Amino acid sequence: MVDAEGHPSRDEMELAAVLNALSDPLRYRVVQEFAELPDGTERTCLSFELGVSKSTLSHHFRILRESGLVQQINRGNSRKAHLRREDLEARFPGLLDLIGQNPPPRKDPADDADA
Amino acid sequence: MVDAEGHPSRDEMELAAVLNALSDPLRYRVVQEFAELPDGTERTCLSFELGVSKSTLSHHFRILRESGLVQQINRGNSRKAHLRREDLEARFPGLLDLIGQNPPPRKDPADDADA
DNA sequence: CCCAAGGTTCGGTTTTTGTCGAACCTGAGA
DNA sequence: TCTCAGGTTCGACAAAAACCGAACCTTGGG
Repeated sequence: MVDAEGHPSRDEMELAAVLNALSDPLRYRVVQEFAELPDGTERTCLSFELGVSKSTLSHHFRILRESGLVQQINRGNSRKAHLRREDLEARFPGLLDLIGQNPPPRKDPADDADA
Repeated sequence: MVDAEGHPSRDEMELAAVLNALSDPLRYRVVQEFAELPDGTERTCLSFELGVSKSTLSHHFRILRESGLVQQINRGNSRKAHLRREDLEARFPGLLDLIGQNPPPRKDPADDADA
């Protein structure tokens, strides 16, 4: 089963849950940013400049965590998240490459131009 | 650009849009079923037994269409949909394999058992 | 010519999901 | 010990998405 913090084991990961997690633009950005960073990189939730409140951030990281995309580890004072690269690659081969190679589409500049 | 029916060209496909399309259980089922069928298989929307009304079905197929996952072709009386395998494989290599190999998680029987 | 089948569009309702602020917990460090 | 930074939880609210029925369009076939 999942551990106390709600992390699924590798075998329990569901593609549907992962895709659902990735369907939110903010969460996609987090995973995409992670995918471009060196393996094992740890970051705090706050280090992502997502422009939402702490509680919302916590909510999004819960979904990332429970889908299996990231793991969060208590480091005493803080809490560090990292991409579960090895598990994801084993369970859903190729998925992370896809995400790493597809940065989120940013707002079309034309939207500002003639809005 | 997209053609009159709203199909993006291969280059215009956005992974974010595709993942978003796949994040709905019904739409996931459609794509997953297609993925298991022989290449080029054509089906009508209605042929998927999704248990929703026609208008809802139309809504879901629009999202599948506009994300680039399926193409719908007018066949006079009817309208046939098929998976855009070649385009998807070129644009997002490995994605269809992932879906084909991960059937949707069905309702946990325990839900009915002690509900 | 009319009908039926397959789809779409258009409101409007319901459900889900993202969002916030406030209160709270934890541990590092002054 | 007090404080503060990082996170979580809770309840409420707002935005988005799913869903439906009804009216409508198109075309093949009787």
